[in-house]
Amino acid sequence: MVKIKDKGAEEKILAAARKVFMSKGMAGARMQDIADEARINKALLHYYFRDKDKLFELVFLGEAQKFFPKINAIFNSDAQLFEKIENFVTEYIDEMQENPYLPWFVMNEINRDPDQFMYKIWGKDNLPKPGKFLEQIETDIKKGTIKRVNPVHLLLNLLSMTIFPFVAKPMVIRNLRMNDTQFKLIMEQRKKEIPKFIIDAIRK
Amino acid sequence: MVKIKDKGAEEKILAAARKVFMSKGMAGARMQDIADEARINKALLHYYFRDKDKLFELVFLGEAQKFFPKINAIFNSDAQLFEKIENFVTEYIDEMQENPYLPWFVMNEINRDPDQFMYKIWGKDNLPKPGKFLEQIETDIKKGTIKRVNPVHLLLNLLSMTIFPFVAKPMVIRNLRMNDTQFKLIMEQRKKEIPKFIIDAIRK
DNA sequence: ATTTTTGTTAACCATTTGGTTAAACTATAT
DNA sequence: ATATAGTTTAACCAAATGGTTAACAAAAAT
Repeated sequence: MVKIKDKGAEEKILAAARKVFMSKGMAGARMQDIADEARINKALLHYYFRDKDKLFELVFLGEAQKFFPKINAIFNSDAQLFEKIENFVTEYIDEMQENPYLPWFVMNEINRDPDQFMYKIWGKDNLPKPGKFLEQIETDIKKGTIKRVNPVHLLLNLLSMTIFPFVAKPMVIRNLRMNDTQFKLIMEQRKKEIPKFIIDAIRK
Repeated sequence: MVKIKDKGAEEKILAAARKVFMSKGMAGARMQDIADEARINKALLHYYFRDKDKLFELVFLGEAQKFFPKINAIFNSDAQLFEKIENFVTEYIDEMQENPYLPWFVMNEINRDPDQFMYKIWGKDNLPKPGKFLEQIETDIKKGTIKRVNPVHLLLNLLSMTIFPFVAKPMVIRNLRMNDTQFKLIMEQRKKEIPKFIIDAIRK
């Protein structure tokens, strides 16, 4: 009988690790959990990935490094302010629908060791530069397109309204008596609701 | 020589536990860390609080149970919509300035075990009832005071803009190149900025 | 003053957990 | 067929960690 090598063990492990790390965090995740989830022996983890730290870093950076630059690109694009806001919200929510634990995961790790984290996510070249977006807001104020608002607060509001519901998902679902489908729907709506809300708030 | 019983050991332990749990989460916190922080022997932890779970629960529920009902009270008060929004933002930000790790802590634990958590925070009597606030929004829409907005999104926006910056504090500080004092100042400003932003967005 | 209760500690124990090893199995090249 | 390199596992190990114990000290009760 030919053994079905259903998927490279390496990939199976990475997928399992991703799942376990995401839902329990680095400290809470057990190597055995990951092995079980991947249905392989614990020793294989160490065969493919030297130790827990290495495995974690791989999973984590893999997730974050492919996502953050995308966001960065949007903020630094040449689009108009309103369009940029819409792009950000849409892109972010789409990504989160597929990877709903990422924001919590990021918050978790950023909290564990902020410096380490930031350094690893954004290599020197990929540092987040909110500067352009903030300046753009100021420019629009001068042009008279939008009200006099503090750019920092506007940015915080945008990020908050987009990201927070995912971070707080279990709480939101519970307190607003939703199920997963309804949550997904609500977030889908927010792609239009958030930009509308912001524009209503700042347009002259 | 009289030994200075500088503070009841019990309190010292609770304060230490609070600090350690808050910054490392339940899984990451070590009993020894807590003992060190409180400058007592590890065995004393077990003398006063049977085990880690009990200690954690006490700290955690202590923090959360005294805070959440306050928020609930605001949402269910008889104040006008705009005033209620302002009250919530102010109260929440004030509380967080003193206890900045609480929101992350709550998110963390809510994620670990949503059902258990929710059950413990809000005893049967203290369940959060967003209902009244949501109805109030609908009433105001009918009265014509505010635009037609989806009450759920409005509530989410309010919560997001208020809570998120604290959850993401390390990230915000880092990316906007702030220090703690500046962060505090920004949050102080938000007490007025958020209500203003919301009102601008929804007032007819 | 003496006994009892309460508070505190160092040393210890059991379990969990990350990590290793040596042997076995599989596939491929020779 | 046999050797070889890569893959997988069971069994094991050492360190970390939550928790216990027994002895001791301080305070309170008698």
